[in-house]
Amino acid sequence: MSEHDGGLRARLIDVGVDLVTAEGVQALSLREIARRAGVSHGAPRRHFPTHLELLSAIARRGFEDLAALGAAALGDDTASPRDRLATLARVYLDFALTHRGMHELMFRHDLLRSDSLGLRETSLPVFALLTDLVGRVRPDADARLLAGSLLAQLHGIAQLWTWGSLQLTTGADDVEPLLRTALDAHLGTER
Amino acid sequence: MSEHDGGLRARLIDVGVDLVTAEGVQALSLREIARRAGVSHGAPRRHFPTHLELLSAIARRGFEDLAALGAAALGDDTASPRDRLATLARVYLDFALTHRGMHELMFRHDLLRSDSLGLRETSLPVFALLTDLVGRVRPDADARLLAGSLLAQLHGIAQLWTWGSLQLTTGADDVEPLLRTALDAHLGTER
DNA sequence: CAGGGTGAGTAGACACTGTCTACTCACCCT
DNA sequence: AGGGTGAGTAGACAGTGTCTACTCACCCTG
Repeated sequence: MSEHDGGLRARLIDVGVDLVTAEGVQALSLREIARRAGVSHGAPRRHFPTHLELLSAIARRGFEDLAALGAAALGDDTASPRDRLATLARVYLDFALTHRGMHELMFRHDLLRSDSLGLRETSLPVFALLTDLVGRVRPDADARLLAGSLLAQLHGIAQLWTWGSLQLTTGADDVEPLLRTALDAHLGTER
Repeated sequence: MSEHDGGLRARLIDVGVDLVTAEGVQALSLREIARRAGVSHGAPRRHFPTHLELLSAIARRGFEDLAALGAAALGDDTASPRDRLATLARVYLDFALTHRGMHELMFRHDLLRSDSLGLRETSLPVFALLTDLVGRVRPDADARLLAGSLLAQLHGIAQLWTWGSLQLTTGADDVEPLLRTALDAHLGTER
């Protein structure tokens, strides 16, 4: 009846993205998503055999959006590798703090099937770019290790900042100084 | 009847600690804990008004254990600040990777009441020590910011390593190189 | 054009969860 | 001696994810 909008499968994902953005991860029950999509609680099963699969599809949308934001922010940027890394880092942190529910979902491995996330198509290229840029800023270091460390750094800041721990311990009320410190540590302080 | 062992309250926490260690966070249902403690599903309510409160008490045990491990590893250590920081970092990572369920619980803020965790008594002193040591290794930097960055770094590594992302991207099969890279980034490479 | 098959959605059941409430009952204190 | 209190029990309730039997529109083939 109302399938002209592209099918139930896509509609369920859309509803899920809106829901997690507006109300957080705990609102993403299978039955609530079905309710908001206007179908019975058994309907999603036709398209997603299990709850995990549906949540994974929703999270996948998050990874895609994040990768798109990163690509857009760089654009045809001709800035220095160091500045481009700072841009990427800010995009990630901004995404995590703006879309808290989605970011939480994206790393709730107990709710996701990692092989349904399409990381190979979205996140891996971004990480390759990260590694390349890091290698150009610090030709002396092991680029893969340093890039991995930087990624973990950003993720940790996003997590602990959202959780509120870092505001207490650092006394700051803005992530920016922390981000600067982290970038300086990994990439050197010369600008 | 069998309260000679110290009361139901303590027994529930013990059962919870064992359970999360053995089977992970998702096994920590209120009713399962009550079952394993040999009481009815309503009994815990006498001691913990809500599920969150019980989980928080279990997580608190984790924070206490972690702080104790850190203190024990340092002991009356007279090593350099840099080496003591490395020790603390290894203790944290080792704890996170060994007690995965407990570590996950400790940072699942949706399952915890942060004011029931006793962080002020356990974690804050550790962070103060961290800040002090960082300040001695890098007297030029803002110690609080750099310590916060380092903490987030460690947390991010623990999280992403457990999740498996970093093995893929860095190609390593051991955390040690990553930890070394992170420590060098924050504290300088000279030993 | 008739009729069988298939795929999508419905509706109800099941076991499980956390919370709430009424109840028992041993124990203690005046 | 007897009332009150605190701890634990047992059942109800709404909510969850999964499974299964069912309807029913649609298409494809004969």
